Amino acid sequence: MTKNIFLQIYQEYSGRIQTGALAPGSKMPSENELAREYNTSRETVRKALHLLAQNGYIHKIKAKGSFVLDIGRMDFPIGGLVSFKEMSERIGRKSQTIVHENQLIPVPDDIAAHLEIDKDKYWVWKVIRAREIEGECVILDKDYFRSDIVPVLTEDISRESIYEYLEGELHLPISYAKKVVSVEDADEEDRRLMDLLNYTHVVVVRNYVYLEDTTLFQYTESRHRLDKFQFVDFARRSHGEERKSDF
Amino acid sequence: MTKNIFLQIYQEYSGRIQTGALAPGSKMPSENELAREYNTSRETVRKALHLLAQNGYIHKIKAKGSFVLDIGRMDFPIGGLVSFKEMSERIGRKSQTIVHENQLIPVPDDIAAHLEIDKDKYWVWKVIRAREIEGECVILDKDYFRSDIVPVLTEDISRESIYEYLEGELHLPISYAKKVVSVEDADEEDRRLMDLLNYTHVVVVRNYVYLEDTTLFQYTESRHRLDKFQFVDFARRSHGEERKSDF
DNA sequence: AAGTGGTCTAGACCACCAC
DNA sequence: TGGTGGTCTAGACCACTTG
Repeated sequence: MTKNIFLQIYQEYSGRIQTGALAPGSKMPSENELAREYNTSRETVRKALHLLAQNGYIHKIKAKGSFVLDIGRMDFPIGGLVSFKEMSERIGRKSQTIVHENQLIPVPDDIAAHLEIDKDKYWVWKVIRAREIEGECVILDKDYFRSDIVPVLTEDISRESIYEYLEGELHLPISYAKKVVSVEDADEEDRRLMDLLNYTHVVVVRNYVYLEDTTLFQYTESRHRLDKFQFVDFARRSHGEERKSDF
Repeated sequence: MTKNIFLQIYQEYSGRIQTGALAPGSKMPSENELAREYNTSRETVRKALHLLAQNGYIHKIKAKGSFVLDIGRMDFPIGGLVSFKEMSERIGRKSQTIVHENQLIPVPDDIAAHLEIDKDKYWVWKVIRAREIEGECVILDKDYFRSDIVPVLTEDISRESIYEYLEGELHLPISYAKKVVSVEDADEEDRRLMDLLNYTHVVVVRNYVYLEDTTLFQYTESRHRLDKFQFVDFARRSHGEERKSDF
């Protein structure tokens, strides 16, 4: 956080591309031009361009230049999951959150396994929230937080944004997360708390969140109604990597 | 492709981590040590470590060092979709491919839209393949390739690996891809060509593949039986990015 | 030949952590 | 205080495209 010129360049250009101020297909200034413009070195510019490329904003062509992509301006953010809630809010629909449960409990067996902790040594905050969009409950979130790391969690916080609380208030250094997505049978709780219509299955997103010291402190199970789930993935063919998969 | 020291470092360490030769939790050599060891500069080492971090192999902690993560050794590759086919092959099960269709056709309306081309100006190769795993057809792939870019496509190629053909034989510079995943009603074709059991829906992965000059040349619709679909996503909290989403 | 992005170097200073 | 990773610099050479 000393200066972060590259971040500034990244944010300026990602912003212009997202708003459409920089049209898809248009050519970026060359690295040398940007270096002059920002009064910095070329490597610093390249760091910013690399970030833009990774996040699907631009595409770099050797000996030709960098070009703005049209991907991503639509269904952002790319490179991660886009829940229906985010999608909806992005296009201006409002969502509502209903907190069904918000309490400190001993660690259930299955959660102890997910959080990789000894169930006798910890307690966890359990939060169950239903997400209502356009009058329908289509997402059910079950969060579990290690209480030694998150000592207090009120219903008000859960109704607003736990995330902002963790980072803004508790200053937890959230670092990375792993998500596993699958489709599973809907259970009784799903049917009770969501408007499942006739759907017999739900999309389950299991989210494991880690701090900067690699502590796993949160496990979340997000259950989505089938028709209201979508996500976008942007994949670059990494340099010398194999990853032949689905290309 | 001149020297690519950073790639060599990346591949050596990603290999060791994948095989378990480097245990999760263990500490990487410091950047200065690696620079000495590989007789290169620190920035080059950092490039390699950055790649390792991005792909979920290691985690860097300022002023402390880089540490091997246990994520990813299991269900690789992270940072993209992992189809059931890949998963199965990774754990030693064999899959079989049945080519149902392999022909050059005028561009159907919906495909023209997906490929963003004028339907009167092109023809496309249409390939329909069923993927059988452990005796069950659980994946149906429908591929469409612009015939001006892929002039020839035989059934043999489709049965083996179209991907290897495109890169190995045609030397197509495949660059990046966008995937959109959703759950949809199974159609008559799904029921006819897959072993759908009683499932009424399928997971649909729409894949748009681009060349280095940003040409969109392939569209693939991959339809998975609900119970045989899973993927893993590894998300880093990028530097100055927002991305508050599901963290 | 000029311009582009890709790679690499050999330094530098900083903030942070552990000792 | 010494080691770590984070950032930045001012060069360099390369392969490639374009005029």
